[in-house]
Amino acid sequence: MTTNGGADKVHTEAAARLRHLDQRYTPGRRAIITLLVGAGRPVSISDIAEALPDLPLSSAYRHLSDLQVAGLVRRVAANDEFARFELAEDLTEHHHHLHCVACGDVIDFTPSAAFERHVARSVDKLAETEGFEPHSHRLDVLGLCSNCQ
Amino acid sequence: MTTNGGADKVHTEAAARLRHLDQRYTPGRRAIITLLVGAGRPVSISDIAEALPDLPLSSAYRHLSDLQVAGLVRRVAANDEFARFELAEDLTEHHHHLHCVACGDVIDFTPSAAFERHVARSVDKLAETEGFEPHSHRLDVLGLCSNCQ
DNA sequence: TGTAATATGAGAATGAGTCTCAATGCAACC
DNA sequence: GGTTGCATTGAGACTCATTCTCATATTACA
Repeated sequence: MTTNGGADKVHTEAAARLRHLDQRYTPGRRAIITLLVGAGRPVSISDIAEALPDLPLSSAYRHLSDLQVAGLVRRVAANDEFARFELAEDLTEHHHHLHCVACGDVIDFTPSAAFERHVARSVDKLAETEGFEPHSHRLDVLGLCSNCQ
Repeated sequence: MTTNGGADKVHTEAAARLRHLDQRYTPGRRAIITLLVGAGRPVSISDIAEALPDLPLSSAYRHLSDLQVAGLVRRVAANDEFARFELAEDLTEHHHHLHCVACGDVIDFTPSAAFERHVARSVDKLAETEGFEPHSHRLDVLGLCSNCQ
């Protein structure tokens, strides 16, 4: 029974994708994946440092880079200067981000299927008129989170 | 007669907004605004350095910061590590960005009014269910530009 | 257990971006 | 046209998130 919201499947997938690159799913890498699964929002390096104080920064950066190469993690560009990271979209559900312009926090939100269909159709049409080959899209909403209002 | 695509109006507005902050519309600042008006896409610092080789980097950064404070320029977060800058949206038309995942270039595109209305309405609704107060939104399409396909 | 590979930690190095400060430019007023 | 008070500028030092290096540790597997 899945009592952990699908985390087992993510770990299995992580191990498989790393193995495919002759890499190992080590405790440090697992700790980061576990953190990302539990966060439900993009996490910054300082979030990671706080949650995993025994993980050296150089290791955290390297793990994130390795996990990104393996297609497990995605780098999220926020409006502040700090990189944030989340699980790759094929390990979660399609979602977008609310960015608080005051505190910099990033919150996930999942739009309705109808809305997504509409957006996807429009994106395809628009991009093609520009000679652009769209792979994916992201919608960021900027504003104030409930804490900062 | 406007033979320069509204650049005069932008310069007038720039001078006015800076004067409002007791600042001057100096040649260095004007050169950056002129570049942004002509680019039609977000420009990086290296774009600026290349186009304005006599402008010191420290001045370019300071000008961009000042122009941002004056509400004339907006910082654009791309997927690479480099900041890019474009004219504030009230000096241009509402638009979104195509990001080439191969070369990193960012291209402006303007969606249809109907599409924008739909997006704006959905964003308001979605954000409110999260207790989030939306101010603006941005839609980025990731893929391959015509050069990189 | 030996061996060859990958993984890790600590700290040095890198580099985009910011800050400092002395010198310069500009505008208004005498 | 001199002077006074600001804003502006350039050069380089500085910061700090991120990357790199390298010596050591761990793992997989014969």
